Amino acid sequence: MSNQSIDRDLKKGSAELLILSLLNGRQRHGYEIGKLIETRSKGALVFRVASLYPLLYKLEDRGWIQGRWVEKPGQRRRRYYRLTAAGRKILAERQVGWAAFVEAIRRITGAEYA
Amino acid sequence: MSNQSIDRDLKKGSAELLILSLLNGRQRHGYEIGKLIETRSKGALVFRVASLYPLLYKLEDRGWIQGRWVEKPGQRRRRYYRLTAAGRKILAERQVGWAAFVEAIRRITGAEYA
DNA sequence: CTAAAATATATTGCTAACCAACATATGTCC
DNA sequence: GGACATATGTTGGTTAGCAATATATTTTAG
Repeated sequence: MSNQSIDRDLKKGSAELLILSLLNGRQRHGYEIGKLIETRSKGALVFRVASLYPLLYKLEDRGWIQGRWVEKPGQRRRRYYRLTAAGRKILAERQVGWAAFVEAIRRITGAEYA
Repeated sequence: MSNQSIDRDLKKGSAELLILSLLNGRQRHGYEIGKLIETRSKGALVFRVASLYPLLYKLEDRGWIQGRWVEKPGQRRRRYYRLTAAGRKILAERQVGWAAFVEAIRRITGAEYA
């Protein structure tokens, strides 16, 4: 109950923004993305594998990101993703959308607390 | 496609915060809550009846809000809701949670765009 | 040297939840 | 009298997260 489910719901719409943002300008693999989200949010946001990997597949299916396998000796195989041109366009949309959403919440709630 | 679904996902976790905030300090009925969200967000956020009313029932079931029917002559019957003590506690939690969430997103994305 | 933990990716099945569409009824404005 | 706003309600289809489970390699601690 309580905090688990709140974060869970809040995370939904922002997941794409997070992943696309982290891939902006540099390639990263899935596990790295998950860890980055966890560490940068200081543990407030955690993406489980059963959410993260399927989401990456979905974004790749849509043509927003492009993955490729990289195998180096003395290292587990990794799938590195990069933003596509279409992905960059969507990222820009998501950034605008997120800012507008936060502002809308602020207007409705009054946000004396923030 | 696009904007419809983003807002839809983003809205999920914040719906409770919005409703509890609007009931903070004053009673309101369902239709009024829906209209307030729409107008204060300048149309950016719209709660359809099939989302809004069931959500109100859920919040009432949990004991966070308390509804009562009000019938006045020359007026449609309305169900007015007020925050309960438990609801005020949850609202405070949601406010903290929302602020933490926004901050986490900012840290992860860098938010050069904001 | 070995056991545990971290790294890295993957799938299934349960559950929760939004919302389009449909439904009912009254008040107001022209 | 007709159109529109007000006001509340339900059903059924679809989407999606995630706990649990799985496999395999590399690193670290004792």
